[in-house]
Amino acid sequence: MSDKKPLILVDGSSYLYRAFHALPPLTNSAGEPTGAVLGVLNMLSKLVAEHEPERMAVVFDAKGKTFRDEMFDQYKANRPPMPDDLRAQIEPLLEAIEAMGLPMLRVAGVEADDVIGTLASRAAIAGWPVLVSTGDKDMAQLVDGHITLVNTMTGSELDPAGVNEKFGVRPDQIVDYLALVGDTSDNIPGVPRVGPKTAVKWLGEYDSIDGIKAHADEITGKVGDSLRENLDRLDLSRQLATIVCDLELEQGPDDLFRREPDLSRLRRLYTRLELSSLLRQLSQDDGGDSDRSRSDSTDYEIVLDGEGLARWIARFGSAPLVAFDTETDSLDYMKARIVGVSLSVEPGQAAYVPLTHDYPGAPDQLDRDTVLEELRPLLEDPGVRKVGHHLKYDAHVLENHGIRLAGIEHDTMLESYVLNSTATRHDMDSVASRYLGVETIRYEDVAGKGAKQLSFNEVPLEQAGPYAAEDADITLRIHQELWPRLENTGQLAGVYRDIEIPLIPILQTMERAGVLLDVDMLHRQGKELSTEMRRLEEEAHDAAGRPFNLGSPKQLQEILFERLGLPVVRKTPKGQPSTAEDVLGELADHHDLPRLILQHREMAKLKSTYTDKLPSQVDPRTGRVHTSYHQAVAATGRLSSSDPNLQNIPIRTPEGRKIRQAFVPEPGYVLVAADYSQIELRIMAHLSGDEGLIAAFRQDADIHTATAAEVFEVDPAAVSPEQRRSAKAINFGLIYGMSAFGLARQLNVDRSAAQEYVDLYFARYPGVKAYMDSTRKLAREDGYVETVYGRRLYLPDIASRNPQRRQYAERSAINAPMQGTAADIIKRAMIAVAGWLTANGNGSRLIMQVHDELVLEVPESQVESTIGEVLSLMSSAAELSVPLKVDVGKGANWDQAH
DNA sequence: CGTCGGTCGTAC
DNA sequence: GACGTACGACCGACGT
Repeated sequence: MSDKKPLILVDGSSYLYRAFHALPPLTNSAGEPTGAVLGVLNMLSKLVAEHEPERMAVVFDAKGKTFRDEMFDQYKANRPPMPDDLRAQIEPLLEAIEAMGLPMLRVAGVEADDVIGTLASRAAIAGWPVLVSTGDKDMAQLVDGHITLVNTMTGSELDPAGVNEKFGVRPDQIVDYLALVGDTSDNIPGVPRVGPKTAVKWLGEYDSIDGIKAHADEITGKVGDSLRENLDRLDLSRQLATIVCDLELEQGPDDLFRREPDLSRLRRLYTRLELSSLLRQLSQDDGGDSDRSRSDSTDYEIVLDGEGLARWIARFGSAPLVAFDTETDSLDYMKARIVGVSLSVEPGQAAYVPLTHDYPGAPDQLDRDTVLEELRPLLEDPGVRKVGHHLKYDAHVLENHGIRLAGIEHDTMLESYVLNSTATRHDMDSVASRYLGVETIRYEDVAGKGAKQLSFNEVPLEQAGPYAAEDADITLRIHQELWPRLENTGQLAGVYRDIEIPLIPILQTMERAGVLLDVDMLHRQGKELSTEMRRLEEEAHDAAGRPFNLGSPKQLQEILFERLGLPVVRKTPKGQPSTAEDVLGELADHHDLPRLILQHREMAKLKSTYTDKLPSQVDPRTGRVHTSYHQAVAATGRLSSSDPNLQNIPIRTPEGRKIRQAFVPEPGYVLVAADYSQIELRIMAHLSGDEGLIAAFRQDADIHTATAAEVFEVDPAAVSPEQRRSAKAINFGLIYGMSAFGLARQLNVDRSAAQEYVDLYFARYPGVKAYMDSTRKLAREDGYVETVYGRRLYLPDIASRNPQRRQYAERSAINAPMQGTAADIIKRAMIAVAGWLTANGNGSRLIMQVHDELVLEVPESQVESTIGEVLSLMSSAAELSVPLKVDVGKGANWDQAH
């Protein structure tokens, strides 16, 4: 170890590309793209803050051809041209780096990799530690005792042991590894049929390409033939993959001193680009002089008397937009009681009105019910516009106190979600950090965590006040940051304003309505399942020859594959023999045990997840279960449901379907279930414009039969059940971006047969083929795909050099427009149906949504008219080039309604 | 005792 | 590896 600070070398080009594809495209109000600039600058300031290096360089590729292009005319031939929105960001980025005082290098005729390689090895020879910051794994070849790789975006670090762990070879074998495997994005040819596994195996045995060449004759099989055929190419591949470490450079590691930043230049640049979070950081670093904006200082007030409350109520009533937040004593929206409320009408200023804080030494507070009565006229006034973070929850909480929240103008959780649904977290802390660069006070910092966690009313006001007031303040600031971005990004503002915001009160009403459960029926089913499971367990132990835990895949593996010696059909991703359903289905031919396990599993699942769990989730006051619909979780725009999840109640098997019989209407009512028929395939017909598919839907054909008739070239009337089943698997596979392999597995046919089906399908439906190709292409060019209504799904991995991640992104690219458009359509239908119910109240209410299905509880006398109206509203929720078909059923339980 | 990854299974 | 989106149960390893 050296006591010197490391030299930091940053692969600017790799980060620029990554930031461009990984982050939502952001522009200033003049329309200049700025997202990638922001991403790279954030990364650089993090790096500088962490290491405070004395020496550092940010290296970029120069324009024009490099020696590798001379060497191989196909080099990087697969790379699409640089998108204009990326090209436009290079100059501002270089200027910012310059102004930050960071040395920057672009050397003509060579790539950034080679400049970094040269500087790194020269520094390492001199005994300095070097940190190479890059997103590009090819650079793992540079790693040694002095040189470490760090990915500042993900935080991962690689030393020699780390390289070995990640790739399975030593750093000095990485070049040979890359030469063997090849790289499609750089167009390094590699050896066909050789992937990472084979490369690692050979390098383990023969150490290097030279060693492999010497033993090339010993390698058997097709992969051996492929190696021998491509021996010539290996040297070229190796040369292309090798990072040059002996360039003649004007500057050496000694020259790369970091300078003082030019703050006024940075401030001008950030102001023009409207990078407010960086501007804020600048003001903080600068000690808060001249340019410091009001919003950076905070002025939080704890309101304990009538005078203070009156002042804030006056501001509440007159402000154009009020940020509002409640603090409560429970996360369960049906139980939560208000502990305090916070308000903000101007960034940096906020109030917390504590109401029921109760701990030793707590000050006197205003009376909760009195304060709520004073707030009621404002909260219930649709003309008083509110913004909140996850206002559905606050609406529930207020309703627990008899107040019906109106005037929901904005919700910053949904702004964040619509802006970039790929981001996994949309909680306020994450959003504030991502878009404002502000670290908020975390809940666990004031209330503790684990067993010691306090209820919020036990948190002293010294901590609770700033925390709660900050919530309102930050909400307002997030809104001011995100709303302009929504307006400037395609049709996102429309998706947000016309779909997501109107949905808030509808979901709240559905959740609060809940669903009535026949708990006695579930208990009876649970008992029957117990009896049957005990019998199956005994039989299984007999069949196995000894007792074991049927629920443990690990113990099961041991019994099936070691003790009984059954064949391993498939392995799990972690290399263990799989005991999944389809595998056990095959093994059932060899032995009794797999069948017993399968039956036991189905029953265990039904019992633990449904018959036992659901009754415990019934609210004793209403006899109903109240799910939570999550509006900012699924990347495609779908809702999700939890506690309990009502979107995965069984329907496939007769046993499972019994669970649905316990979902019942209250006396005098009927359940009505209306679902879209084949909505995703209809959307595929619309998006692709394929004439054959459109015609089939316009004729209201059975789509799987019609597909089978086309693919197998028979009359629709002559399609066999087997052919229809195959066609159905193809249709579903298309929606999911399938491969021939996946279809083969699904249909239990060999891969070439599956490929034949796919080829035939695309020959019959050429529009679909063209659509799939153009979707992949667009996704790669833009970094995102869109639904019919302009909802976006960003695909940061679409240009990944990691094939697994890239292919995964490609499948999402195919699936998301269809799944997402279906989500948009049913959300629009919900808004239409809820609007009609409000305007023409006949006692019916929406109680469930299951992706393509709406369930209503309808008074017996109103059933026929309500069915007619729901049918009509759902069918007209979108205008596609094919009709939207809706099936409706009714009954005394959810099963019957189908 | 809580957390978390792995595996499996339910829905659309 | 290999077909998209979710939620959640159970097991078992690991850390407090």
